[in-house]
Amino acid sequence: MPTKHIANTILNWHQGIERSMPWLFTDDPYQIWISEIILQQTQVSQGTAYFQKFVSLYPSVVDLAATSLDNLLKTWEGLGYNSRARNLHRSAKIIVEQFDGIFPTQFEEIIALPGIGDYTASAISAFAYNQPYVAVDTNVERWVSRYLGIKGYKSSPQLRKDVKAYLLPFVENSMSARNCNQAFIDFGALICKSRKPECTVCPLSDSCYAHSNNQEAQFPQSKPKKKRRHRHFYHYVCIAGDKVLIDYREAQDIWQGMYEFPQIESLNPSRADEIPIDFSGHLKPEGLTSTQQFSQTLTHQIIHATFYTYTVESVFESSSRWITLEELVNLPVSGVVRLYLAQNNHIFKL
DNA sequence: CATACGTGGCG
DNA sequence: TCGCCAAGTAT
Repeated sequence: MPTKHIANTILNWHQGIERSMPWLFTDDPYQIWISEIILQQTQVSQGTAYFQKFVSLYPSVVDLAATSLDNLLKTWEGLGYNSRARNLHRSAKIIVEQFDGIFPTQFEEIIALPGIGDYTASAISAFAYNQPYVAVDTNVERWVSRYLGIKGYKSSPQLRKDVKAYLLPFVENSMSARNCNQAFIDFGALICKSRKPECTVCPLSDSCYAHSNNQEAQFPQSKPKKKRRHRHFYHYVCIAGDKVLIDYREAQDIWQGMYEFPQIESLNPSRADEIPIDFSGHLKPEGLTSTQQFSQTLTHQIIHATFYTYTVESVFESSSRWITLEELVNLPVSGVVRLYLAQNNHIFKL
């Protein structure tokens, strides 16, 4: 079946669809941008509240550029992949400095911004400016690969390229690139779903390769899975009155830009009765008030975090920083640290 | 091109 | 429970 007919069938189906996500009701490239970054590898149900919070706290790119990275990451906290937030901040500053605070309108300028790749640049170009680009996300990739039976690994550059090439002529000749792209994405999200595709109500099922061969689950191909590695973090929570010792994560590693209690990492679980770091004798066994463990499974690793909570007489000299408990509550922290804080809210009074 | 990067939800 | 998945990008 020609692409034109397939696309028209989807557009026709889309006319009877109602969606209420807040970013669908704006042409503001800034808001479109924020929504697309938030939605990268993130479900609509998880990202919506963050979008509301972002446009409320930072109504314009100028506001975003003016806030501190700490504040931005705190707003981002709980979403994950926070290089997205760091790149959002970098891009906002670039737009203010190089584009006079006006969001760029050309695809080449947009994709040059940090954190924006082919999908996001295409989405902004189509949704905000109605320019003829195809935004191939996981939804679009899925239904096209199933319909045509295209081989290729999920999310691979090659498959995304093939899907884009297939749909581009139609978008270029269509009345509304904006509407086309929204229909293509919604079709994948609502009909050609990942787990339980709605083939019984799909207007294209008769000519779908995957459905005809009962191979809906085979497209797109998934890569062989790798094992997650285990990491053991031992945190030392040193509390002196209303002060606590804190470190900043700046290494090229997980949770870059977030704060944590001083820690050492071990490849293997170590014993809880040791004090591997004692801050030159300032930590004494009798000062240990609790030992708690939390785990968090990430995409490529499993974090086992142990927290030793110590009470000390007074602050001491350290390469780490003493801050008040109130200040701590305003700093971005990882999921495991957030678990620890929530579990000890009698101390940290969140 | 393969791999790393968070978190929450579903089956 | 646990693996897979979610409006991807940088390296």
